[in-house]
Amino acid sequence: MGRKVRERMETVDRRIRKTKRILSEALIALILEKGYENVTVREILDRANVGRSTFYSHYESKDQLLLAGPQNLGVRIFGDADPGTGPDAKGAPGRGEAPDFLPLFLHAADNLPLAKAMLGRKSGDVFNSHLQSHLTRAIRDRFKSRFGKAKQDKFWLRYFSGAAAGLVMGFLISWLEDDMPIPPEDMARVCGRAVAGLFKAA
Amino acid sequence: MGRKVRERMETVDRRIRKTKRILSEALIALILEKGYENVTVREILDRANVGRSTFYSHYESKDQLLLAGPQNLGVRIFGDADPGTGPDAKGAPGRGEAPDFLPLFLHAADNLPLAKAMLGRKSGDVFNSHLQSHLTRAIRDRFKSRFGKAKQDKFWLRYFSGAAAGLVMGFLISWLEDDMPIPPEDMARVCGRAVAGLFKAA
DNA sequence: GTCGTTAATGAACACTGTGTTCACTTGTGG
DNA sequence: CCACAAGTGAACACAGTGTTCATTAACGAC
Repeated sequence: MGRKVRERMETVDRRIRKTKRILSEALIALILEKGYENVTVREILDRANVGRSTFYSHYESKDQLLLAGPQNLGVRIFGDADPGTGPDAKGAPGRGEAPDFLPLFLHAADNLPLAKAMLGRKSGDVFNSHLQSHLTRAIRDRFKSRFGKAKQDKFWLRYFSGAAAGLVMGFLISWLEDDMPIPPEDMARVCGRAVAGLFKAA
Repeated sequence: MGRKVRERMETVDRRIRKTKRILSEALIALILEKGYENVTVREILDRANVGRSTFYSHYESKDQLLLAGPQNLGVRIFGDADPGTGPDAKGAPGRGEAPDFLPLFLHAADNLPLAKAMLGRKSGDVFNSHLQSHLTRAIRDRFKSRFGKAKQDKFWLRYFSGAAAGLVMGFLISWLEDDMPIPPEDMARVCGRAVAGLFKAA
């Protein structure tokens, strides 16, 4: 039972890390060139100079490569840029207030090509829907204390959360597509105020 | 030049109308069953009992069938349910105000299965992006008189329009997915106020 | 450095879906 | 009634997917 668990959390074979990195880079580049839907596995392999069987030994599909990239893709935006995942527990900070969107916009700003590949007009809707439902959940948790328990209240809470998430996505995506001419701080502030205003009107 | 243009707007071969109608119905049913992305042309043909060559003599692809259905699909929501397509011309009614979203919600309510197939979680993003950019344009035209001509102003106008469109989509889709427990009139009113409030805070 | 292990290679394969063609049959409108 | 337009279904070429396997190369532990 006291067996060595091999603290190999970081000691992954160099070859694997290299392969995964190259595959991610190839995918990002190809998405920006021709749009996610039009990118084939074949093209990724050619661009990355990686064998077909190698690809399938690491990922099950194109979607997985996009979503499960070790640090390159989804994780960076989902990870610490996560706006208020915590539930609206009693006394939790920020309860009933809009989440802080600054980490999200900062992360996007730090990874423009990546962010555009995942969220922009050339991207597929794979990551889009992930982020959207993630935002919806986060926002709903923040504001649920403002709504009652009647059926109607539950509906409205859900609709306002969905609308707020769509609002944030709209801000984020159009800003990305313009290559971020406005500082992320301004975007986050405006975005937070807009969400707060939306719920105030509820 | 004064040639007869054959007022055959309605006199289309019965066979054609029947074929197109059956194909649309089959597609809608299949989308609701297994999601747009997972529906193949083959399945549509089997369900509709239509020959492969017949399909391709009418449509170029699955997407076209979804978007260009004569009256069955896109047109119904894009047509008269169109919220304020008109530009924000001087003196035009509704200038600087939020569009009236009632027709949109009413149309959706009148065609729940269709609307869910085109916009719901099972739908692809084909029609979604169409509607989103359509809404963005319509809203931008309504509010552009409130913004100045500096570069910054143009950016903000675009971002707020994108955010407002996302907001409307969020309301609409979550309401659709709940099978519309709230009357469309209420949704439209709340939606309009939310958009107006968003731009007021700008 | 040696050596057992692990990853990468690339070609072959079966499979599914797409879009086209064509000779043929059936339904329609005039 | 009949000329013509529409539908049929099978065959085809093609492109993409995901798997398998024998072979080669790189790794890292000692």
